[in-house]
Amino acid sequence: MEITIDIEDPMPLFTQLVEQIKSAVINSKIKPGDSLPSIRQLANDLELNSKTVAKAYKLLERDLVIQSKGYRGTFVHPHAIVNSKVDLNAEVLAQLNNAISACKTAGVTDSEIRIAFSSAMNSNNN
Amino acid sequence: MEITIDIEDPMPLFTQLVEQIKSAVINSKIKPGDSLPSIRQLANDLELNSKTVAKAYKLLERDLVIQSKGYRGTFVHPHAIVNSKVDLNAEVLAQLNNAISACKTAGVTDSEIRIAFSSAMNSNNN
DNA sequence: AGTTGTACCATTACCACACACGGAACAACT
DNA sequence: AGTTGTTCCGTGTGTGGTAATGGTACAACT
Repeated sequence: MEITIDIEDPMPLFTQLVEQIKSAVINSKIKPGDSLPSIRQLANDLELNSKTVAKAYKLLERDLVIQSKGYRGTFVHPHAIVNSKVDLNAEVLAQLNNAISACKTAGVTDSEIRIAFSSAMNSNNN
Repeated sequence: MEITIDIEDPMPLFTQLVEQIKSAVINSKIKPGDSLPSIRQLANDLELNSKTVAKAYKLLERDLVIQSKGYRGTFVHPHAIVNSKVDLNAEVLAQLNNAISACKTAGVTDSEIRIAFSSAMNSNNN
């Protein structure tokens, strides 16, 4: 599994990591059950901060692409291949678009939408 | 119609203006059909920039609280009393809340929601 | 001539956030 | 002892938005 991080790339480092691991799964360069390098190791190899790698791993685990088994290391999720193609956000975030469009056509100012958005984000703290 | 602007108040100046004019309408201190001071005049009286007052007037006109008749001045809207109590945003912005809640319960990160939101705002330029 | 609302150009300060980095600690495994 | 993923503290930089300021100009009214 060759991973290349381009610091010049405007895409955030952790995003590059996520995308490359997903495509590695799709291209069968890593298969379900395979073990992944540890956070600290991968951070060392790529000359990244361990926090950056940890963030990528955390997102990948949420998307059920990888599976961290605590002290036993991290592994490729059984359904990783399917989940790597799914875009969790796509469907749900479409609703955001609808809501925004509705606001705009109703005459609500962009600023007002932004203000309402941030207050909604704060009040929605579960 | 006494209007007081508090520079120390964290509330934006134009918002203070909007709120005070709305409450003046509700309290019948100004009635539908009454003429309002011109943007430049009010800006002078309150020692504000005319742009700030213009912004407040624009918002009040959108909410149908006042009515600018071009060169003939600005007047209190016929249905101002009702419209001063209505919150244009309330209903529409509820959708925003729903969309955000949906995202959060789906496991989408706050940052991801914010990013998707801003990109949605930019792409929705009509 | 003077005023009306409106539109365009611009700058300044402030604040919230994303991103990346660093150090340290934890319990539970090998 | 060493490593695992995780979580907490914090720092710095860059971006982008809001709010407010200023100047100038316009057409159409009184």
